[in-house]
Amino acid sequence: MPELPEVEAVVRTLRPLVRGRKIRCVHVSHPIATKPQNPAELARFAAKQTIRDVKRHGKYLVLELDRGILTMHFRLDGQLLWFASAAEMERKANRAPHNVHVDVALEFNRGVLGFADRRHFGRVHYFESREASKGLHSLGVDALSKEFTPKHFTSLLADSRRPLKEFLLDQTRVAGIGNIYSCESMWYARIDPRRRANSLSKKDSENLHKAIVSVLWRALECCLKPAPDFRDPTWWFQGLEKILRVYGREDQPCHRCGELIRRIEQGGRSTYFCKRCQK
DNA sequence: CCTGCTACCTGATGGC
DNA sequence: TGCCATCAGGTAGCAG
Repeated sequence: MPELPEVEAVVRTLRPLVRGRKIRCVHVSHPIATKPQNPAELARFAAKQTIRDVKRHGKYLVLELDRGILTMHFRLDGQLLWFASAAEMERKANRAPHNVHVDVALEFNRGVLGFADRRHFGRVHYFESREASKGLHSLGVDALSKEFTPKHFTSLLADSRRPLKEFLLDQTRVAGIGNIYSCESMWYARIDPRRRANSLSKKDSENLHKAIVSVLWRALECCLKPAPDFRDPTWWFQGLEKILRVYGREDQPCHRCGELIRRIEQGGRSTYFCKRCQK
């Protein structure tokens, strides 16, 4: 569950399910998911603690406990699943027909929350405090927070000589934007992804700021209807393709000018853009 | 400090 | 059908 809107939708859906509930115990069935932390220590840390709240920063989901936090990062394919019991999880997880890979599970008095990731890229970690998490601590301003202002964004852009696309993916500057929504935002703002971040005019950066915020809100709305259904092992976000204007549309006509959309590689990732209307 | 590259994994898809 | 290559919404770690 890739970018900020998807994680936000998961946070909102998860909060009422687990807030105020006590973690009975933790199962780590695939220790790679807690790497480089020790799975037994993570389990010991979280067991018997109550989840006070569920938060998000960038693409991280944060479970605030009585003491300390658990962080979840879904990377490319991670997802949450809900099982009625540990027995039900045993039956459904890590086997046919759905073959979901539950790497870490939090067991409650009623119900089990599974962190599943077939590629095992996703991570679950524990920390005594937010400051102790290097990943959280090094994040830049969250793209849907009120601190993400046009002025702030403009000054961040001015500090970087990197190609705009790579700048937008740098979570230490602005947190939450990923490959899809960076492409979409640059398309809406009509800015060429290859330009250096510090080459944008004030007007460019204001347009881009506006595009980012509106693209992320629109995606969030889409992610919330229908809301994720963690009980369905095949759940995933529906209808996101419909709101995309440029991502994944190589060789198809630009929705604005008809020019064929191009795909190029930047920083090892695909960028989709319109050569005619993005300057 | 900054930047660019690779590794980390599994699965879906398309060409031959 | 099978095999191979390529692609995937992300980041950590390392070399220069």
